[in-house]
Amino acid sequence: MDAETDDIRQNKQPARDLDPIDRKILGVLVEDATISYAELGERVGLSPPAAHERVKRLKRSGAIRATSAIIDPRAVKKPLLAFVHIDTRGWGKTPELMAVSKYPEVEEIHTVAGDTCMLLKVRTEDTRALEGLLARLYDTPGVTSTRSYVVLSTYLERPVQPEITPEWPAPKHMANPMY
Amino acid sequence: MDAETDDIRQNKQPARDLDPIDRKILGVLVEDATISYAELGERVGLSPPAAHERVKRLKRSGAIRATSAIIDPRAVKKPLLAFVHIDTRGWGKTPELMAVSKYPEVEEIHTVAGDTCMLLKVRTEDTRALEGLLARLYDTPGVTSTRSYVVLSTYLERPVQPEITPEWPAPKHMANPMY
DNA sequence: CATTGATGCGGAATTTAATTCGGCCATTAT
DNA sequence: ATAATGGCCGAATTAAATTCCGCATCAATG
Repeated sequence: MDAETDDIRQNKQPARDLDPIDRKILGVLVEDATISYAELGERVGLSPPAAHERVKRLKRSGAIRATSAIIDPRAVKKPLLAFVHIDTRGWGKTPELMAVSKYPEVEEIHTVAGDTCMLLKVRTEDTRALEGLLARLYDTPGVTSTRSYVVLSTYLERPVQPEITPEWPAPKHMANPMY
Repeated sequence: MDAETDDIRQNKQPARDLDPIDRKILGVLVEDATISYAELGERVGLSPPAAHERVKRLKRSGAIRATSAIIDPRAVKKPLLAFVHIDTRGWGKTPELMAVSKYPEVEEIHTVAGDTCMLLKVRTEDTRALEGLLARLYDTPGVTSTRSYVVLSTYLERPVQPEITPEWPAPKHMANPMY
């Protein structure tokens, strides 16, 4: 786990295309990444070492960005989900973005293609905390307005889903600002 | 992994509160769930078996809902992210909802509190695929309109984030409709 | 105030899985 | 035709998960 980890960090992408077995593997691991290579192999029709080899390749290529525990927001007292639309005219690239990404309430940050706004997915303990967050966002340099936000009740949810292959702007995985 | 798995499936929640060490554990596992209990223990100040015991409890209580591989949408050729707002007047509860959840493009389904609409987070290969999805959504029984949608470029993203404890409607984890 | 019971911890032992290794095909390039 | 490559398997090795057990702490109880 040395050269291998380095490869992953450097996001080396041999740009190899995914075959049907790779897809199956991704589907299985999105569901449950705790299974053994023996079981994974059985499900996709490979021996344990072969399955291991595949997964290693998928991680190295960046197809599998991380393996993460999915937390129940209720368990951590953050049941209130909201989407916040902020106007970002005069936005200075990464510095401010990093500031926003450090807010523990912010789960996702999306830039809108061809527009000067961003959409944030946030989760707070209650409405009071949400208001506090909005205030902080408004005070963030580069944010000219926090135009609208909708409070939602999560009904169904699942992790990111796979299906096929790549050509697009590089995504940066970020440090967990939580701890 | 028998009685234990059963417990998790049944979502048994001893409703125990999370202490600071639990939070640390969640934070570490959201970042990287592949580390050994030895390393996890070291990071949070516990022995490997103690760390293991904690994680087992967190899974049993439902705080950790799953351990999942995070997939790069580009690798599976689904780089186009969109949020779709659908009007759901005359919606008949679960059946139709399950239909929507079976669309592989749909990553998340959110019901808006106190409103008759839902917000979907979807990901497709290109605009053509997105249009096809919208057409299918419109034809879904219970959907009276697909009012608006915004196409976004994902800039930063991270898994669900933890912080503290529970009291809310039960969330159902769903089958992966991908395979 | 002592006793009992329950809970969580650490260290050692055991079981299980991850990982490595070598050899075998099949496909592709020379 | 032949060499080289890539991906697979089975066996062997290493590392981690899991179990076991005794100890300490804290809380409820007599």
